[in-house]
Amino acid sequence: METVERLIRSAQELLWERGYVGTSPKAIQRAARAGQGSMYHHFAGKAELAKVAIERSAGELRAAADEQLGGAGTAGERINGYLGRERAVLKGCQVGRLAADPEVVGDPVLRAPVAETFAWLRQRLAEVVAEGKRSGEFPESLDAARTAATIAAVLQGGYVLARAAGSPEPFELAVHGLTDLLKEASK
Amino acid sequence: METVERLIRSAQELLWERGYVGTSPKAIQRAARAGQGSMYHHFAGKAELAKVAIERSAGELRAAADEQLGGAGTAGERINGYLGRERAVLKGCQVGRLAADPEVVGDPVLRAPVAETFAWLRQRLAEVVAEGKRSGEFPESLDAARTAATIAAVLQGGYVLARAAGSPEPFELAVHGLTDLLKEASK
DNA sequence: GTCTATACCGCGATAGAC
DNA sequence: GTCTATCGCGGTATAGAC
Repeated sequence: METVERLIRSAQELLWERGYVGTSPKAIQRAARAGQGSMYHHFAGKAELAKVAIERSAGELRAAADEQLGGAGTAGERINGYLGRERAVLKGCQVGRLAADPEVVGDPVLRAPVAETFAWLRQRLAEVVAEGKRSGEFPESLDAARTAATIAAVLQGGYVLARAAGSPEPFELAVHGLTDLLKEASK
Repeated sequence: METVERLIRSAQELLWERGYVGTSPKAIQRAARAGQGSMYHHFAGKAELAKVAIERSAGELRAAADEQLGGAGTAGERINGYLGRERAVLKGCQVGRLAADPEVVGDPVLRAPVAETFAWLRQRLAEVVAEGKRSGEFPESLDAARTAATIAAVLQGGYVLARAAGSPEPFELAVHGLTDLLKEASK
């Protein structure tokens, strides 16, 4: 793999684990087995490399979500498939994690891909919920935008609870609690 | 206010904003208007001060939650009261934020108060849900532990979505989506 | 209790050789 | 493209005076 690629992937990994404030250029270089000069040749600095890495992670999240949400099955099945798909729960969400970082949230350039990712995800989920309403799976009384936000929040909050507990259990509980509620509301 | 107290409160504030990896002893001292030697006289180091500050924040979260959850009203009213109470949404949760920090999650001493806080909160919420089941407000089919985890996750995830968006809106949507689902499930 | 001095290391970047 | 040298600053303490 080329140096640039190794730098981006190492940055993604470190941003995921430690966030922007917790990740130093030196640590990225070490992980990528690249020298100081090499990194600064390809990128203007920490912020630019981080921007590219965040955009890459954002793209991965979208692709993964689309795989479940755009697949086959009824609206309910696709949402449950998305909720239930295999996840590295204790690592958390590689994009959501960045929302905790003051220097990401405080910098329009770094925050943009994070904001767009979740705006897209909520919109995508809302479409599926709306579809479920049209098909009669979900009751008319459910608001698509609200329900979509709730689904996204349960996942992001599930990660938080799991990392706090040091166990995936609260994540699983939260997701099952949501699927139960969706099922109950559809009766 | 005494120096020790100023140090603890400044540490709480900085941990909330920037997390453990993003907070330096020097920054705490500056915020507390305390000298270097003063801080190290009262605390063994950054980790010990952080521990005290985290425990303080954990206590505040519990007290605030108990105010709503232990108040008057039916189970549903108390849960809605807890969900709807005024929050500094864009600041996020002062305890949940720490679950993103690798050095908090990786250190048993620092993680303990975070883990205990959410274990307590989920338990407390589960009690209220169970009460609602007994009173007939909630259907027997709702699992108390799952529903409690879902409620806690919606709040924590709502903060994540709001900070990502730079707006409290997704938080409000997620919370309303949850109250809608709870209402729908109770029909 | 609080202050200043000192230490050593890593951060984030630039410069220039190869 | 990659390397090494260098820079100024801040992180996280410790030591000892007051």
